[in-house]
Amino acid sequence: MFNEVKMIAFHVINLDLKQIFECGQAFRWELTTEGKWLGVVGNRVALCWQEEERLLIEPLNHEAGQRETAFWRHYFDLDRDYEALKATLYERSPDLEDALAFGSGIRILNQDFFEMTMTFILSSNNHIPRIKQLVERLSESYGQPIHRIGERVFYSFPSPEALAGAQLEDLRQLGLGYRDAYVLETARAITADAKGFEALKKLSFQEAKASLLTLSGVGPKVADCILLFGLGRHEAFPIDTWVKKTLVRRYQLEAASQKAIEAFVEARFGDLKGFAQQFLFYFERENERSKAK
DNA sequence: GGCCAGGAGAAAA
DNA sequence: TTTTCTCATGGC
Repeated sequence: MFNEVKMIAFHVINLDLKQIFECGQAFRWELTTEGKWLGVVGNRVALCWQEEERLLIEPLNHEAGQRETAFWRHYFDLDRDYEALKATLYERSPDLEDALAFGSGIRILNQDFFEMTMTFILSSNNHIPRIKQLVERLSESYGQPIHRIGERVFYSFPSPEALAGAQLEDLRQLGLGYRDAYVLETARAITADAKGFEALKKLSFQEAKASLLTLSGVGPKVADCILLFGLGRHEAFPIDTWVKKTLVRRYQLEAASQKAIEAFVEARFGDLKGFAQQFLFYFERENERSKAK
């Protein structure tokens, strides 16, 4: 009898796993030697890859079924029409043509609020490869073992309670730098007001952002990342060094204040500015990297 | 070895 | 209210 491997398959266009996982929104996916992506999402471990216009997902520690299908459909944002979205962005800002073409398979994943909060606290003043490293260390130390391949054990991202119960001196051993205190304080704040943060999704954008800004280690940029990647708020526009660079170059905003830049972005991209930001970030960073080589 | 990173917080202006 | 300084760590 065949060893039956159950997989989940979607027909997709406007989706490129490499772009999705390398555009700075997800930190727990890696490319295997077989050209498939292996990653941890919540308490799931899965392999995924593309064959022509099909997205294939092989859950490694869950049964493939309706529930799994629904989960991954939501995770990859498959119900959104990215063709129309890109067309609208192009109408609003034709200069985006290069970035839209370069990152044509980008999608904004629907990820976990707490994981995004912690991950982007760690992201501040750090390189992406190092952020990945720190997320793995946090998971190995405070997450749950959820799967094993040979000698390798996969860990879920820590729960708020698990991190809130950590000791600062133990956390410090992980080499998070000065952000370790932010991680601990914020994990404790979220644990202490779990219902309040659960209700964040129901607040207006500005109210939710204001609430996030009360957290230790969360400033305007990190708050926008949490809103965009962890709360599905696509009107968020995180401005980091790369995005700032490309905005200045494209729109001659050298002398513009932060407020003026925000107003410009709002007027130009409107409710789709979160997506615009992601295309811009990926384009700018990848092209700078290729120049450096 | 200096520079920089998906910046934030605190002090200073 | 807006600018400047400092912060821990490691890849390049």
